[in-house]
Amino acid sequence: MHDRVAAAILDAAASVLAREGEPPSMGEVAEAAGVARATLYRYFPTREALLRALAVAALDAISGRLAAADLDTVPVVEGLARVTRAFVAVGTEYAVLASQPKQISPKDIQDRVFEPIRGLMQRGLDDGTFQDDLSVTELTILFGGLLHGAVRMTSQQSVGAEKASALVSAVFLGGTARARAPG
Amino acid sequence: MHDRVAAAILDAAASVLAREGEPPSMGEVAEAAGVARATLYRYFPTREALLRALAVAALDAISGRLAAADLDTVPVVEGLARVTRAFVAVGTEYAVLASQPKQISPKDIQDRVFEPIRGLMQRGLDDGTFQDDLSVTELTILFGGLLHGAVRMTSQQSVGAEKASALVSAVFLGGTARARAPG
DNA sequence: AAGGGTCGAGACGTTGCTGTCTCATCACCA
DNA sequence: TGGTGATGAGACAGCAACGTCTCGACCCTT
Repeated sequence: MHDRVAAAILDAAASVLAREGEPPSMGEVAEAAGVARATLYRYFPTREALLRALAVAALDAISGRLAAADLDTVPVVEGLARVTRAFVAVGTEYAVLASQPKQISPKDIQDRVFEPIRGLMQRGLDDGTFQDDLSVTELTILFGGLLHGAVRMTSQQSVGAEKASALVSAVFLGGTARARAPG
Repeated sequence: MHDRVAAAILDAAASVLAREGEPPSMGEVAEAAGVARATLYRYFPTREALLRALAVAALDAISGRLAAADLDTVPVVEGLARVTRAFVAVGTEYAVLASQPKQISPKDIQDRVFEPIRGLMQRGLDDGTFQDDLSVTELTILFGGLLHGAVRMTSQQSVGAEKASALVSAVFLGGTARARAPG
């Protein structure tokens, strides 16, 4: 019960935030959730608490998918594809995290999102998947930009998740791989 | 005189916005600009007017550089490099535009920023620079993601503008070009 | 020295949102 | 039927920011 309503409120808040681009007011969230403002405060005693819960949920969603992807057990190329699909799948929630990074510890984001990806990049450099004149940080930032594009493509354009994922993986590998992958 | 102070105020507002991530209050802007709040209102009668002027300045900066790049007169590959350098050069102002797109007509952004880039992509598709299984929109979004990464690399990481520009161009071309460019 | 113009400092009313509170209503259960 | 608990609606004070206004200080010109 309680959890259901709380989840609905968070969903509504996320959609409003994704639509407006700016952190919504409690009144907006309440209206979007089809709930009285007083009820909203019964679940989240503070606006900051709500935004924090929102960010935590988004981080959990992404890091959960990344953890489930078992990035360490698959080849680097497959790992990149899984990461891309993970980000495309979370979609809106990723937007929440990207636009409200302040509500959560940067270290948590670092540890649970960036670090797994950086590990993948490091492994790719070690095993020669990537050109050796690129650094882990550069690879990660470039890949992050492509991921952002993939999310935008799927959430606001009419491009399917599968195609967007494949596109990003292909472009990133095509641009950074040491040798051309067999067609 | 007037213009100088107005420009200083806009610069201060831009830096505060870039640092905080959220639209700054008039008090913050005034303090950052080293100016009394009343003076701020003498130059920009409204907070919205200030934010709009900020967005317009950012759009002018970017579109001016794009126009000066003469994208239509150079090969597609050179055009991409110029676009990348333009975005990296404007840096902070790009961040302003990216985080405050609401203050300006979407059509203006479309016409003055996206359209030139889309033109470049279209030309690249026509002349066989890019793989023909990609659309202009997909190319533009992917390139946009990489541009975003380049700006972040230069403004927040310790990567030089030249290197970031070269990196983005190389990766984008490496991932989307029909035939491998000569090393 | 006198005047005009700009500025800094700060008081002021207004507005919109936050967070708290009360009360009536409704559903569920004994 | 009566009790319990959650909800909706709305009033309320507090607060932060907006935008307006006044006043004194400063600079520049004549």
